[in-house]
This record gives sequence, C-alpha cells and structure tokens, in this order.
Amino acid sequence: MSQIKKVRGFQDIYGENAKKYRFVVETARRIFENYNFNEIILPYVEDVSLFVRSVGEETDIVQKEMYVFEDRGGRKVALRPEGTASAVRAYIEEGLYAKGGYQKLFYEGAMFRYERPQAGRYRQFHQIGAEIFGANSPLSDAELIKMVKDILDQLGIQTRLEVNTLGDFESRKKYIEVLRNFLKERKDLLCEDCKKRLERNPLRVLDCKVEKCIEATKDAPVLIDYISDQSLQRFEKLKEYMKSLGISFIFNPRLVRGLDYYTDTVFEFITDKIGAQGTVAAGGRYDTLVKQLGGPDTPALGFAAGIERLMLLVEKLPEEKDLVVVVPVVSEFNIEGLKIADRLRKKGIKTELVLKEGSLKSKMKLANKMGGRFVVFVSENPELKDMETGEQERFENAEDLIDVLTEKVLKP
RNA sequence: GAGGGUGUAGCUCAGCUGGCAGAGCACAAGGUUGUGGCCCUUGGGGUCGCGGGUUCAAGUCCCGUCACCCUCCCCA
Repeated sequence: MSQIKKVRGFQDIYGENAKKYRFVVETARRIFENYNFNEIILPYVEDVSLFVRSVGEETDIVQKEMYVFEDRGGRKVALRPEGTASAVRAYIEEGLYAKGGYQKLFYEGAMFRYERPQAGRYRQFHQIGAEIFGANSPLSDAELIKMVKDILDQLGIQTRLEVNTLGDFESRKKYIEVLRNFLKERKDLLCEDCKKRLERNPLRVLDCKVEKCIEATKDAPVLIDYISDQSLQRFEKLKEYMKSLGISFIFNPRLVRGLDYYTDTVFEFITDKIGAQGTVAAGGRYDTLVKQLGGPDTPALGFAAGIERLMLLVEKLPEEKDLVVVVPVVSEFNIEGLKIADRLRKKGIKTELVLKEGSLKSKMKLANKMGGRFVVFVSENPELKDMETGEQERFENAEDLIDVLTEKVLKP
C-alpha cells in the first residue's frame, strides 16, 4: 500500500507553527476589533465570474492560477483566490450599503491559487484582510494603513512601507496609452516578459527587475504627472496624515499591483528577510469595483496580509501559561488524580493528567518532556513539586495543595 | 510556464570509482523495587521517493516519474 501524501502546495500546520498561526490571527483580530471592524465569514467557493469581473480577466490569477471546477449542478465555480471580491459581492448581495454610514469588515481564512510552491507561497494559503465600504475621505486610507502597521508592530515584524497613487480610473487609462506608446518605441530594449506585458499590462513593465528594462524605462512618463488634481490632493492629504501618525513610508511611483481593481492609493508592506516573496501585506483603494459588480457607486478600500509570510517573520511568541502535571504515584490513586485534575482545570489552570500507567520514573520523564512547571504527586499525602527549583512540599490534603498551587500559577 | 538543487531510520545527514544499509539526535527499557533533566548500558525501527533499464551484483550508473527547496514569472 503506497503512502498517501499531502497534495502539492498544501501543508499541515502543527506544533510551533500552529501556535504562530494563532498568534498572528488573534493579534490581528484584537486590532480589528480595536478599530471597530466587524467580522464577515465568507464562502470558500464562488461563481467563477465574480473573480473574472473583479480581479480582472487578463490577470495571472484568473488566467492560470484559479482552482475552477463544475459542481454537481453544473455551476462553474472557483475556490476563492483572494478575499476582496467576495466581500464586495456580500456587501452588495446582503444589502449592507442600506445600513447607512460606512461598513468596516474583516475576514480570515484560506485562499487558493494554483502556483508553483516556493518559500512563503503555497497553493492553499491563508490571509487576514479588511475592507472599508462607503468611506471616501483620505482619513480612511490613513486609518487602514495605520491599522496594518499596528498589526505588524504587535507581531514584532519590521517592514518598509511603500505607497503610490494610481489615480482615478479615467486618468489611469489615459496614462496607460501614453506609456504604451513610449514603450513601443523602445520595445527592442525590453526583456521578453516585458514585451508581452506591453500589451497586457504596461504598468507592470515599470515594476520589472531586469537591468535593461530598468535602464530602458528610466525616462518613462510618470503616472503621477497624468493623474487628476483630485487624486493628487487625496494623495497629499494621505501623506500628511501618515506623517502626523509617525508612519514612515517610501513613495514608490512605480508601485503597481497585480489586481485590476485598484484605483488611487496602493500600498505594500515589504520585507527582505524571507526571500523573494517579500510582500507581507498589501492593499489599496478600489472606488469603482462595487459599482462594476452591480452595486451602488461606493468608494472602498482594503488590504490583505499573508499569514504564512507573517509567520516566517514572527520570532517571539507570547509566553504560555504554566503547565501543571498531575501524577498518580501508583494506580490506586488514579481516581483521586482524575478529581484533582478536574478541580485544577475548573480554576483555569492548564493541567495534564498523565495518561499512561507505568513506573513513577516514566511518568516523571513525561512530565518533564511536556514542559510541566509543577508536578502534583497524588498519594495519601499529596505533594507539590516545582520542576525548576526541584523543591517539593507535602500537604495534609488536596484542598491545601490546590490553594497553594493556584496562588503560584495564577499570580498576575 | 522556464531554470537550478535535493530525496537513505521519526529528525539532521554520511555512504569514495557498483560488493551484506550506517551515525548523531529522538524513541523505549534498565542502571534508582514512589521522583524528571546529566551520564552509562541495552533495544526497536529503513520496500534507500516511486517505476523501469544496465549488471553476477544497484542506495551508488542510465531513463522516466513524483515530491520538496531555491530562482524567474506572479502574488499575500
């Protein structure tokens, strides 16, 4: 019988990694709630056309990375490759726009993209993300960025922040034409990939890392010269707000994102500590998407962060509660052991009752291996041992021992 | 989709030009008949990723295939 293995690009997250995963998610949740965001739990499967229409027909995600299949009812569906499209769909479908004011939503969970696995990149990966619908002031851009920064800070992760503005939809279209014409004249100087990008997505050429492309585009027209005054003003305000919050950032006029729906503000939090997949969190504004998907004209913005990439950067996990190991000295005391463990757990103490029979020595080895801070020996006169100091104290009865132990473990 | 590297014990790896599958760590038992960590002794574990070929003989050579790692592309 051949061993069944996990499918390429999928992973088991366990042990230390599972702790990191939880640390990342719980930290983010705490901050989302601080900013008064509400959770939305979105489906993992959506109609294919949702992603075609939002992420963009010509994008790599849609062209070659989506898990697409027909369900038993003949519906063409996809495992979601990202979260924003679903959030927008729900915003429209559930009528959240009718609640008035603006909506602030966050989500967490798996995304699926059929890509070649690599460091910090999997076919099933996990994101946390948040979206703001109906807020159009640059205040919202600033708050969103600040919130992402708060999360990264709380996780102890150092990054650099790059920001750019793509302008509104119209001025961007105008610029793309100008840029395409510029690039066509220099087509021969570009790398093979960029020759293809020229037609599909000329903005990406500016993002190319190949030396000769950087050289060839040195004097390329700059997007910011083509965008509307309104967009420029928004960007100036945003920069001002970020400065007042003490957020340091780099203006990168060539920053482009791979999803079609972005307008105006885009940003990326980047690290160079984890190899090529350095973008750890990214997002931006998408003022036309809600309308484009059939909803009311609604300004919106959001971000997503890759949990696995954040995990690679998490160095220190928060301290865990002390573990108490309950050891019946001989099996005659098993029942007493069950009771004591029960009472400790009711007090909120992390307790392990040794689940193996055998010599006391083997049970102690287990207690040590599990990282027990205290051991309770269950016998006529229960004893409490501090595994760090080796000190051991004997008690008349279990009550007294539990009182003393509670004092030691639950001290603030 | 393109390029490079690696698959041998649970883990990290050694195994020269083909000649009986190894080490360290981990695990289990014992040295202490009711007390962990250190030390010592003993022990259990492997279709050498999978399939085919060459050969008297393949972990080792050849072909294919799968997976993982890294880079490009793209993205979180």
